[in-house]
Amino acid sequence: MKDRVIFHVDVNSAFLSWSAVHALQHGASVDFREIPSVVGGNQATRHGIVLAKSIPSKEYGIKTGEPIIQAKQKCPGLVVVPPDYYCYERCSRAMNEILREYTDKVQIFSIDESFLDMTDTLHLFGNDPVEVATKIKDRIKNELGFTVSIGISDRNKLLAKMASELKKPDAVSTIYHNEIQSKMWPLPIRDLYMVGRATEKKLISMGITTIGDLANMDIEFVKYKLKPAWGTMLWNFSNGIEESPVKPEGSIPYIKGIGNSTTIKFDITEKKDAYKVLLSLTEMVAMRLRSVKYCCSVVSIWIRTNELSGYSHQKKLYVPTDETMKIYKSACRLFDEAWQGEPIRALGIRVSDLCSNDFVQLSLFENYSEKKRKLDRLVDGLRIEYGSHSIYRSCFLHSGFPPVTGGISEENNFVMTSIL
DNA sequence: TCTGGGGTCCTAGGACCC
DNA sequence: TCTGGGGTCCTAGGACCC
Repeated sequence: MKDRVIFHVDVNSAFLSWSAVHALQHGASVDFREIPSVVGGNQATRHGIVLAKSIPSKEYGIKTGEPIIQAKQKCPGLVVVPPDYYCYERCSRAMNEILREYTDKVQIFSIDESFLDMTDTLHLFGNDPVEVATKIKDRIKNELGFTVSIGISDRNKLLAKMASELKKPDAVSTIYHNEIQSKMWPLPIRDLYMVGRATEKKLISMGITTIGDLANMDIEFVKYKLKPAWGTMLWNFSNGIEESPVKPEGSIPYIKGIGNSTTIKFDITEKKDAYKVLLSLTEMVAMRLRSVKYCCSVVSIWIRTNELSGYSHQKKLYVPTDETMKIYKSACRLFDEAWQGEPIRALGIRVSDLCSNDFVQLSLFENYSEKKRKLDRLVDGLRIEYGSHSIYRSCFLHSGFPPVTGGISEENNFVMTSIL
């Protein structure tokens, strides 16, 4: 197999580091990274979970994803910083600009992770991959103020990603193909990419506790136990086998679907309130859909009850659309069909089965479509220019609901896939 | 451990067609 | 007319990741 040079760059405690840097730049006297602190949502609006934590807060046993209240019980002096997604996007963009100076093959994998294919360009910056990665790491630290861990492999993205986990913060590690057995096999099975809680449980019941155990298992047995597709993938991963190329960002983002969801401040029991939240979410979803120049053919809604169980309902449209009101109407119908009447804690909308909006299929009875689409675009323009609250639908006035709802602002760079 | 938000992929069952 | 088989589409739900 031909040797390659793949880097995986991972920002250490990304949200927390970025918030800390931002605060320092604006005159803060403490560095959140050096005290027990977390980035977390607002408890009053029931968004209160830990999104990222500092290293000192780890010593209190605080975990990502746990409720803020619980974290405060573990550490009463805990500092809770609200998330600032605009700031995170700026930091992410700045980092990727630096990375692109080293190769044009940069794959933005998530807001805080990127892959670099350095195979053809490494020699321009040095001979030793570790030395070049160290330069990149130090440059990001000096110029942007936050630290990263870089993983290197001579084979593929999977090994580079596993390598970046080996040591942090502010570190460079390798897993070359001849280091798989010594560095990767002793790790607990849960550390393998794509092994979550459910799969871990299954594997342990099969007597597999380390990555090496899985690697040395009969693949047919693993396929039988975990289903063919999943079993093959994990067995390959445990043996360091993975072949996807580093995919640089094209002009049109590769997206399968777009969704937004929100936990509401109070439990919703009335349909008209649910409709308002659905409209507010649709505004965001449809705007994002138009911004990437797609139409959707499937609309789905998702309901989480106050008992925390969830269910979803979806339907294919006869004609693809990017119109806010069409998506909204469809979402309301789906809601009516699905809702069992329980108090609702959270609602979500998702559009999928995307196609280009280059030409819209004109359906016979819809003369006003073009007008409505122009109006949608006009509103998009105003919101991008003056903020999402600059233009309201009248039904939101004094309603207690925001006119637009959705987590991360602007178009984001989430491109998660199990095949890397 | 009682819970945010944004994604992707896979699978199974039912409907429907030939 | 009470019974085969295969293929595709649609939908719900599970599992996983950051």
